[in-house]
Amino acid sequence: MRSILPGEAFPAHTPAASQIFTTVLCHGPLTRTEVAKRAGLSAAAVTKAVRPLIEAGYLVEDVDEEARPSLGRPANPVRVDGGRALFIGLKITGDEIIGVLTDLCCRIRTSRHVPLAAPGPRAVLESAAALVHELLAEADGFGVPVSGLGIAVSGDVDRAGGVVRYSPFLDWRDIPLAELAEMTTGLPVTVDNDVRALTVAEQWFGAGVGLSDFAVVTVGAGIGCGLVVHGRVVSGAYGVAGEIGHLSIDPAGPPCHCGNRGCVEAIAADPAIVRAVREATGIPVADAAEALRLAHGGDPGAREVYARAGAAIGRAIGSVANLFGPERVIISGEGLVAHDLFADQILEAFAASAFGTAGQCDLRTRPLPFEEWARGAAATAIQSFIRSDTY
Amino acid sequence: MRSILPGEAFPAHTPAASQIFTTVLCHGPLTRTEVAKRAGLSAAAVTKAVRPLIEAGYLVEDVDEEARPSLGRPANPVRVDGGRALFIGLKITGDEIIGVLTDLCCRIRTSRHVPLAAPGPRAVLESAAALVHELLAEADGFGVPVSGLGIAVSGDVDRAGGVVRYSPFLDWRDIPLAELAEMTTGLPVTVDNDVRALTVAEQWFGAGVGLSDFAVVTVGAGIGCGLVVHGRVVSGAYGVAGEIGHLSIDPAGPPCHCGNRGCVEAIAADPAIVRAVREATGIPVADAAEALRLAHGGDPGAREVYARAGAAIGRAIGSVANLFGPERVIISGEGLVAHDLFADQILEAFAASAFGTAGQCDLRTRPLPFEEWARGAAATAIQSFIRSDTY
DNA sequence: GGGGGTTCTTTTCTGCTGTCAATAAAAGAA
DNA sequence: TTCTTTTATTGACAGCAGAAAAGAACCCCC
Repeated sequence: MRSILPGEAFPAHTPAASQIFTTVLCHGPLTRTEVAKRAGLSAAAVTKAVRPLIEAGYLVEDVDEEARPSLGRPANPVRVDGGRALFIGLKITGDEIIGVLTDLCCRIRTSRHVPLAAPGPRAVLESAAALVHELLAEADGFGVPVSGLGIAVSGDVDRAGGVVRYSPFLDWRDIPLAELAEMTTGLPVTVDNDVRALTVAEQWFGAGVGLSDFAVVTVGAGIGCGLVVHGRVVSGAYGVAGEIGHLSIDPAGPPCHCGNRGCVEAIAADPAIVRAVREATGIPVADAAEALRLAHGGDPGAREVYARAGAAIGRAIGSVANLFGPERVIISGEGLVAHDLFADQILEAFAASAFGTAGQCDLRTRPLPFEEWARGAAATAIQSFIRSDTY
Repeated sequence: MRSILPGEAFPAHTPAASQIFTTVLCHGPLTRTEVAKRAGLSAAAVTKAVRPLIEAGYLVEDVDEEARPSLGRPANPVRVDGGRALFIGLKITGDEIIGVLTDLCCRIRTSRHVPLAAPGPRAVLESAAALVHELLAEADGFGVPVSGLGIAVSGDVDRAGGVVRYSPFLDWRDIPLAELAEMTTGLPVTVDNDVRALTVAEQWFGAGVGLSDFAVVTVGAGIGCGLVVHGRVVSGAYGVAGEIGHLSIDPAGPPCHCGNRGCVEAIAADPAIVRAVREATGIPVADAAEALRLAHGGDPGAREVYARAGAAIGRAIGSVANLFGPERVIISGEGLVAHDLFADQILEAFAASAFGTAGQCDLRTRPLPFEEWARGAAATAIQSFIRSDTY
């Protein structure tokens, strides 16, 4: 663990208080009794934990005149005051940095992105710092301090240590990113893997709210997966987890850059689709957008490629469901622009490969905009802020 | 949750006390200071929690004259007195019931099995009751009461409710097995899925001790898998989890009884191997043992079948490693009698399909005897006994 | 308009758990 | 014998959460 920069401390000094705040944060306005029930505590405990949070302005009482039952003392629900604190989330890709300014409820207030010339840590850090300063300037307008910075990077990231152990896209190894970013920005920094960050955002603010077991599958330039088991994001003993893209589902499939054959990523990721469309149609399509246009234009070869991709994704999700039986799988990523071309195949292949009741798993597509990844990074910063490491 | 039969209560009335006992149980004799360190508590807390456990006879002080450091007050390690309590574990298969009598440390004291004529719940319950009574008679010889009965059944089992929701092998649906068995035996009963029970045994007493993320893969009549993530056994939102046997790894593979193609179970389970050996050699082998003899005799066709099975298992384990990043995978099951015929292929296929650091996962084969499954059932009973549901 | 009923919230008190810091215990070393 | 070193125990203490009861705010009905 790294030492934490001072900043303003969050007034939740016990696990119970953190849990209560999180409950309110995720489940909107709740009466104290309702919070107590959900958190498994007594109403008295909630009252006591809520008071300092209201005094500090993180929670507010939210009297809803309309939806009030006619009987008994009117409920006095509390909700999180999103405007009480701001956070910045950055998603670093191979060629740009996407940044968002969010409030405490992780609603995006502003979003920006800058292209990235060189992938070296020094250049990236400079661009990131510039982007952060722009967003900090925006934040000034709200008159509220920025309480944390989250950075999402693909690859093997040690969140507790704030170190990027290995990122293939950026070609980074053992970069103490959190420390470096704290030096240049002066903010408390949380670094995490990008898919895991997105999963955190879904768990707290998206389609994973209230679920203890679910998966997020991202489709696009790569195929990724974040897992939540027993209510916690899975990180893997060696830093690798959720590598659904390298599930090998066909020994006769196309070769993958990982050295294996028939990986999902070698069938359904954007580069694989572009290559397959070229082969199928003979048209030298340049990128995923062009391949998509071709398929949307009705080209049967291109459409077949997307259908195969959908089947591969569906089978991969089936594997995930068979192994850990999630309650829901959230399918997202920029690749969903081709949603209409492979959604049916995903469902079909999933239904075929899911075993027994694993097939009851709820498949849900969520066309998340690209800032969503940066929002995930902000969500990790919010997490770190709420459970300050005093316990 | 079901109500619990009275019996003798275990004197650990707080989660911390349970945790302390479990630490001692799994990690052999430990000094109080060592326990405190491992459990993340103060030494004082350990002293206080240990006393009633010693008074009740579950823990004993274990002075080891030899391995004592020359300096300072001699340590006074405590260990679990295995002989303080006995447990019975039953594993119900399609054609027999295997029963073991174990002590509190889950060491097998006696083991028995009875054939099963009919798979109906009534007949099974009768045979099980007879077996339990035999084992109870054995237990009388030790002068210690039997404190719990664990029953392991394949299929979809709701442990908390004590209900077998669906077991394909036995063709059971919604059988309140725990309640029924409690009525006929008078013991507190814990019912769980068989692979999960085996996983519990490994987690507490086997190769999974001290690991928070590992998997158990069983090879034999079927291919199963138990997962431990974040230190807890994964059960799946809909009761299905660890269905590694129905990972589909080859769309051109042989058809599986689940309706899919190329499932691991359709390639590497005993029936699949027998069928494949028949096809490859033209020899009408009757069962797995005969197929194995043929392969051990050097028949190239049969050997090739085992090699393919090993590759399928290895790839499946690779999928598990890519998704969860376990620290270790324990390979077990009766199918390991063919260990020499496919161990290399398992390792090879695993190494090829594991992505990045997931390949660092420690693959370990453990040729567990068939009573091991029943021992797993006993382990679940021990679990239930230790954390009596008073909190 | 005053009581009774209902539901949510707060207060006070109490029990309990685990930590802290000091102390006792059991050796070998000087 | 006295000191040092390490382990175990004790008793005081703080803090958290639960129970129970009171309070608060509303409705409805007589």
